[in-house]
Amino acid sequence: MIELYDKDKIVNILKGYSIRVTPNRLKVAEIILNSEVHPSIDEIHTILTKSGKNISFTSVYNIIKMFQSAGIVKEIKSKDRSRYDANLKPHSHFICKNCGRVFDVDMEITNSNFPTSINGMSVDSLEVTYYGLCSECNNDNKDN
Amino acid sequence: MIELYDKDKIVNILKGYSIRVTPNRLKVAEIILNSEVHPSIDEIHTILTKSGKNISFTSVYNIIKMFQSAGIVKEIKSKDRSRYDANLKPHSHFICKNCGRVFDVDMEITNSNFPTSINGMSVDSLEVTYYGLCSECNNDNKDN
DNA sequence: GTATCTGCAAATGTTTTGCACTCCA
DNA sequence: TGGAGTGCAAAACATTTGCAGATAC
Repeated sequence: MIELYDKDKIVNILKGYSIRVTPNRLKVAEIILNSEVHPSIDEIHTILTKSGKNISFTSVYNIIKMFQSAGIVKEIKSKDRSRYDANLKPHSHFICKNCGRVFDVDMEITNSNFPTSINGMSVDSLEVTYYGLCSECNNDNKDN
Repeated sequence: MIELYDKDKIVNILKGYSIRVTPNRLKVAEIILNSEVHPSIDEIHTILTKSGKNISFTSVYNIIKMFQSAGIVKEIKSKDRSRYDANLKPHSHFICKNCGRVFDVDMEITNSNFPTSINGMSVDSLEVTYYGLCSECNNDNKDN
């Protein structure tokens, strides 16, 4: 994992969203901002717990939902559970049908010129999602 | 609701997928094939129950999952639950952030020229989803 | 001190499974 | 009579909430 955001940057990001900085929020922000495979709430909790950082599932939940409201992260509905994506530059997603992990894909369809209204429905965002097997699950398949 | 598929057509569709025709399967297929707002399993069950057609939730579940395996319907992960779309011509979806209902949108991005491989991941489908408020929820908002 | 933050434990709601019963070839 | 179809009741999960105690400003 490439550490794109260090503690100082994360503190500034949270402050930029008027979110008070707490140790728990830093922990969660660090994971979500630096993760390539957008983790679920459960996975964030597991990652932190395994690395000795104590936090409850509920707190991860509260923090992620707060980040979501603030606009720091976006919810991605994957195979079985929601995953969360730090929402910085426009991009698409690849969802693995087997493991459910979500990978970023460079945006190929411009996000700027989608219709703002379709049949009386007001459109505020557009998502492009690719589905298939990730490289890891592809290899697992070959082994069988 | 425009009745696009009558019983005979549905029987043929099921047979085309080598699915044995039973009264329950006909009921579910009729709903899912002729629905504009792609219903959830629960909604299909409710629609049938309210119209006096007896079927259990489990059977709707079994049938939808069988249709999904066969390729008749596709799962759409909406707001809180999965919805199911009879998968006939390529199109996009509009998901209402408020009520979670899913509406069809004429495909604007061609489904044919997406990459078959991205960074070792094999791509087999592409979905374009618009998010916003449907016309009904738009109106509800105005009333407040 | 008081509002915020945290987290246990329980509730909720959807999805899934186990198993027994029914039905028809 | 046996395999497929059905459905009740319960399990399995992810998600969400209530509430009480801890923390920080």
